[in-house]
Amino acid sequence: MTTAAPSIQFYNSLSHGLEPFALPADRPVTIYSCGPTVYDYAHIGNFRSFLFADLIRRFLEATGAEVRHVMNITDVGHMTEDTGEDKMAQAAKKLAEKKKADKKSGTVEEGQVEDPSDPYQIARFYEDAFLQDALTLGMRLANEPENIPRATENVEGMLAMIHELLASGHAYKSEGGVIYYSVESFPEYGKLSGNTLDQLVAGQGGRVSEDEIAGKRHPADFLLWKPDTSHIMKWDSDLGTGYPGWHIECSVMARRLLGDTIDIHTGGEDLIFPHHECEIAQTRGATGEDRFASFWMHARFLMVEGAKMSKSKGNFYTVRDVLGGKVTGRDVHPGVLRYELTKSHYRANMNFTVKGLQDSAAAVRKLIEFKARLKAEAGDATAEVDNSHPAVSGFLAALGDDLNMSGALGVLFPWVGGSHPDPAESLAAFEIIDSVLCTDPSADPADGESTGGFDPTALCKQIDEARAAKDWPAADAARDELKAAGYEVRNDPSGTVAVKELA
RNA sequence: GGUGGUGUAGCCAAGUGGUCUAAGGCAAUGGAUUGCAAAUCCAUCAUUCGGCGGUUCGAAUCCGCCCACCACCUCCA
Repeated sequence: MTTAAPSIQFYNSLSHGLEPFALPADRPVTIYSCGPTVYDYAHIGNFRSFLFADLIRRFLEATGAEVRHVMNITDVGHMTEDTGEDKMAQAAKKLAEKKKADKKSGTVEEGQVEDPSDPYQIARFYEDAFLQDALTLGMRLANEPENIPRATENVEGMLAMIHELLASGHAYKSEGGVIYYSVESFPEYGKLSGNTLDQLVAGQGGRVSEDEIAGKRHPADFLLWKPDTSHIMKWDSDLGTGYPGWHIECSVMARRLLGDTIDIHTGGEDLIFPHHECEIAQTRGATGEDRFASFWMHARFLMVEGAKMSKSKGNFYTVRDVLGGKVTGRDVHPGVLRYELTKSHYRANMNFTVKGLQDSAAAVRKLIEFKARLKAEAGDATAEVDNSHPAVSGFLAALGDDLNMSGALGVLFPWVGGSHPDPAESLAAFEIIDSVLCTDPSADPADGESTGGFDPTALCKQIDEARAAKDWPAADAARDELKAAGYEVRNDPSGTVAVKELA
């Protein structure tokens, strides 16, 4: 399938440098991505990180590799800091209030939670919402439920691993039966984050309470199991009825579905410490292997209009917000949001702006129309193209250099703008490139956009008639109406055509 | 205080010792086209790479210092 696999190198957070990535010869590439917590809708920052993982996968698949990609759903509610209230419990309260309000106004939403006091229903509600968003934005994983494990369905496995860690001396039982991982039992603790144990002195960040370190042998020791019957989600076990620590789920699910060692582990930069540091300690403590993931890859955070995204600043956007026009004032094509979130380098902070979104819309439209044009010109002709095609090999070679998307787009656009004497061949080449970019994730040949009673073709006809009669004011009025509704008005040789703006 | 990362035109950004008086995209400007626009096509658009020193025949690229921004050290993609 591939004749010219590009050489690949990725930045490895573990070694703090670029390293060559070799495709395994006789098995799929294994990727584990830390997935969403499901007590709220996922926001665009979450999706920058998830789409970054999807990009790695699509790129590797374009080079001919087979990929097994797993992403967990964290449906266990963890404690919030101040109130000690569980996040799932908070979500329950919120949904209950919303339900009450909706009932009052009679606007009961579809797919709503029947019993907001049931944490499992809440988790499933937001999980479904997440998967819908993931599907809309073209995440390949979204179609593979077998690769999307839930934490709550893996508690048995967590208990099993905790027992392994207790047996091997990496874990110990403290006051009240609380099980901690002993970081001092794992000499390489701190290698990923650069935080060595003596630097992690208690309270260095001023944010760890005295209570929290009581009962620990070392302040950096972390929770594996807590017997606690007051928690909203709890499980019976020989370690006492309670709940697991939040790091253990990923160690267990990655091992169960991908094996003792994996090729790539991804997540947001905030997960480097402590989450991934702890995952390494747990997994290696249990497996005895010399590594957990060969490559650790982390996406930098997204900013919105130059500021950290936060609800209080009013610049906090979910995927639904953006696609529904909360940012731009009109519907945004999913390919545009995907492009915007993946066009800049994953290892640099990206600044999400209205202007950036509009730029992306122009770029995406250019690519979608390019494809449509080639399709029309090629007609029934088809061509076989492999990765040695100059545009494809240039594009993939750039991505092979630590996912250099800007470099890849720097290859793509001049080629798109050039001449295409063999449209069938160019189309085949573009389809390979677009299998990575995914400019039209929800490509629907039916093109069934709802126009909400608005009829663009009728207005186009009006324009044509007015122009034929040289009634310029009437033509301009119809054109203005189309533009106000979010359409771009073009003069095609065959007549006036209205094209919906993508953002 | 500790740790990790980033700083190139109006915006997004490639480039890690000479081919860089620095790719590509968007925006902008001029022209062709148009009833006027839009779309399209052509052209223009950083002697300069956060600042200051240093190494070198030669630096955006290497070294030192400084400045700014982001993240983590609590849950967070």
